[in-house]
Amino acid sequence: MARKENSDRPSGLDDIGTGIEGRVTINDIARLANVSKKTVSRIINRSPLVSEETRKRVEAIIAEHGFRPDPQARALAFRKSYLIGLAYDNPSPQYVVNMQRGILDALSVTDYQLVLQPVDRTNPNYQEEICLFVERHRPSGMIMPPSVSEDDALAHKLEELGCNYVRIASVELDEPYRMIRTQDAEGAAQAARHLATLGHKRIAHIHGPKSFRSAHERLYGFRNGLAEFGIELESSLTLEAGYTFDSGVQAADNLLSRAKRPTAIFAGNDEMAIGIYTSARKAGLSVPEDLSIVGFDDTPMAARIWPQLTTVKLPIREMGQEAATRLLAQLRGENTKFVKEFTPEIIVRQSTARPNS
Amino acid sequence: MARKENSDRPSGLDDIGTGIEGRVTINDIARLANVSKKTVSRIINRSPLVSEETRKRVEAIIAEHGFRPDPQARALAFRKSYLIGLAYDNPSPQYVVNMQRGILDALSVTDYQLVLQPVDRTNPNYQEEICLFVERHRPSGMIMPPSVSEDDALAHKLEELGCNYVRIASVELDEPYRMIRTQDAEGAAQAARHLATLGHKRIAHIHGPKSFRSAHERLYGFRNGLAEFGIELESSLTLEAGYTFDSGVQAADNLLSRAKRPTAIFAGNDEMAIGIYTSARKAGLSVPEDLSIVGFDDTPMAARIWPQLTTVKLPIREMGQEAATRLLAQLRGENTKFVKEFTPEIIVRQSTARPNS
DNA sequence: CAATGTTATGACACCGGTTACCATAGGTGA
DNA sequence: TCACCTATGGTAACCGGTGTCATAACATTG
Repeated sequence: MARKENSDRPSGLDDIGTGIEGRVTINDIARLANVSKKTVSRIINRSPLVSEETRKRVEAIIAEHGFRPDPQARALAFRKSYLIGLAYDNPSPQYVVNMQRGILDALSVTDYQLVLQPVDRTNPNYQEEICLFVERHRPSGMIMPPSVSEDDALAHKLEELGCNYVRIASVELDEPYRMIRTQDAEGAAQAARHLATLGHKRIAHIHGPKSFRSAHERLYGFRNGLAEFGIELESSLTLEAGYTFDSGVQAADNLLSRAKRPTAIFAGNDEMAIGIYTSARKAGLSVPEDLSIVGFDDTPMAARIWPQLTTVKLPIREMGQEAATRLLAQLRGENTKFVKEFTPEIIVRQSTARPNS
Repeated sequence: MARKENSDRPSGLDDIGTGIEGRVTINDIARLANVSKKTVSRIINRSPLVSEETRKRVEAIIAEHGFRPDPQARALAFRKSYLIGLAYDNPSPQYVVNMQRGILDALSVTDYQLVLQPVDRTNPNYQEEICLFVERHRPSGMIMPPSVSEDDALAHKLEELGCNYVRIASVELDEPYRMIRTQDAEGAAQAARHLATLGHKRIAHIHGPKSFRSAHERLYGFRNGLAEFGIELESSLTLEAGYTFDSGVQAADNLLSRAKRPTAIFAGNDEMAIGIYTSARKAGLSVPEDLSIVGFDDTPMAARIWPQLTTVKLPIREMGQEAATRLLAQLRGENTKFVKEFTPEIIVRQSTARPNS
C-alpha cells in the first residue's frame, strides 16, 4: 500500500484547488527579460537606477504576460500588510455604509484593502479586541470614526503598537492632529438658529449617550445657538437617549406627555428624530403643526419619511474618503500634523414650522 | 562626504515606524525551546506528529512570549490569502450592513478577514473589476449576494480562476450548489395569501429591475399565491421599478392616479414600499384604510415608519453567517454540493387591512 | 533476528518579493 | 595614467512561515 506522501497535516482532506498554477512571478519576468530579479523589482518600485532602455523592455514583457506582484509577498518583505482597518461602533448602518464607501473611493486606486472591525464599546475589553486585531494583523493603518475615535487611551495604545491611524471626531482630543474634524457644535447651532428664527421658545433636546463625546458637543452647540437668541435650553427639557429609534420614542414620550410640552425638539441623530415622529403620532400631534422636529446626520430616511425631516447634514462619504487619503499620505511618511475640518449644514425640509401656540 | 548608504529608493522619506521591532517569531521560539522551526510549525498547526511532551514544553514557551504566527507569512507559504471578499451591488445599506455582520460573526473566530468589493452591475465591465480583484489579491473565497450572485457568467469566470465562492440567491443557477437559497417565491406567496385573505381583489405589484432575477422570483411567487385564491394578477397592475425609493414613488403615482386604483400594493422591497407611502400621502389616501401596502426584506425602517409596514422578512444576518461558515468548510475541502435554504416569513404590522371599497 | 513499519524530529529548499552589499563598465578630474 | 565617481545590475540573505524528504529510535512482524 502506497503511503500518503504528505502525512504532516492532521486531516487528509486539504489543499483544494488554489486552481491557479501558472501564475507569473518576478522570476519568470527576470528570466524572460534576461535581467535579475532585482532589476525587475526596481522597475516595479520605480527606482531611478534603471536605464531607460532596460525599463522599457522589461515593462513591455510585464505587460505582455500580465504580471502583477503578489501583494502577500510584498507585504511580507516590506513588513507592511496593506490592510486598512476600520474600527467602528456606530449603530447607524447608513453611517457605516457611507463611511465605507468613502474610504473605498480613496483606496480603490491603491493596493490597500479595507478590513472591518466592528466593536462594542459597552464591552469592557473592547480596547483589547482592537489591539489584538492590530497585533495579529499589523494593519498599515486604522481609521476610527466616533465614538471609537473619542477614546484617547485607545489612541495611545495604538501609538505604542506603532500603528498609524486617523480619527474622525468632533471633539477635542489629547493629540490634536491626525484627525478629520466635524464641527458638530456649529451644526447644532444652525439647528438652534433655525428653530429660534421660526419663533420657537419652548425647545427640547434629546441627546445621545454620554459615552459619545459628540453628544456633548451637539448639546453644547445647540445651547449656545439658542443663547444667541436669548433662549435658555432648560435642563428639564434636555434628555439623554441611546442614539437608537426606541430610545428616541421613549424620550419623546416623556417630553410630550408633559403639561407644558415643547413646541420643537432637536434630536442628536436622525434615528432618534424618527422615533419622535412615532411618539408624536401616539400623542395625536401633527408634525410640523403641533411639533417641529430637527435631526442630525441626514441619513437617506430623512428625505423618505413623511413629512420630510429637517436635519443637519454631515458629508460622511467625503469624510471617509478624506480620512483614507490622509492615512495613505501618513503611510508615505508625509505630514501627520493635519486637521481637516468639515462643517455640517442644515437641510430644511418639512418637519419644522412656526409654532402655533 | 559620506554617501547615503541605500540610495535605491526614489524618495528619501520612507520607512516610517513599523514601530514594532521585537516581534517574536517562530525562530525565536525554536531557539528557546531547542527544537527546529518545523517542530514549532507542527505545533502551531496541530500536527499529530509531535510528542506530547515536546508539545507541552513548546506551548508553554509560546504562551510565555505571546507568540502569534504572522498571518502574512503564513499566507505566502500556504499560498492562501486568508481574505474573504464580499462583492455586492445591493443598494440597501441595511442589507449590506446586516450581511457584513453575519459574515463577521462567522469569521471572528478565524484568521480570515473580510474585504469589501462594492460594484456597479450597470457598469459594463463590472465582471472585470471583480476578476481583477481576485487575480490581484487571490482571496481565499468570495461571497456574493444578489444580484451579483445571479450572474452565472461571473461564477464561471471565478471557477476558472480557481476561486472558491458561495452565492446567496433566490433563483435557479447554472450550478445548483454552493449557494444559500432564499425562497423568495414562497415569501411573495405569503404576501399574496395575506392580502387575498383580507379580501383584496384589485391588487398591484411593483417589482424590481429585470436585471435582478430575484425580482422575477418574487413576481412569480406573488402571482401564484394570488392564483390559489382565484385572483389573477393583472399585467396592467404589474409595474417595474428600480428597487429605490424614488422609483417606488413614481410607480405608485402611476397606479394611484388611475380611475380604478388598486386597494393593495405589494412592493418588491421595503425601500419601494416606503415610496408608496409618500405617493399615497400625495394622493390623499390613508394607509391602510384606503390602501394596503406590503414590502419585502423587513429592514429596520419597516418597523419605524408609520403605520408600521407589513413585510416579508429575510434573516439576512443569519444568511451571511451561514454563507461564511459554508465557505470556510469549502476552503477546508469539505462538501461543496450544498444548498442551504432560508424561508422568508411575513411579518404582519399595520399597513394592511380589509379593503373598504 | 532481520526486515519492516511507525513515530518524532530536523535539514533544507521554497513561497515571491525585498534589501544590503558587491562588481563592473564607462566617464571625469588631477 | 591613475584614482574616483556614477550608472547599472548581479548575488546572497532575509521576511516568517511552509512542504519534502531524510533519519534515528523504537515497535512489530514472520
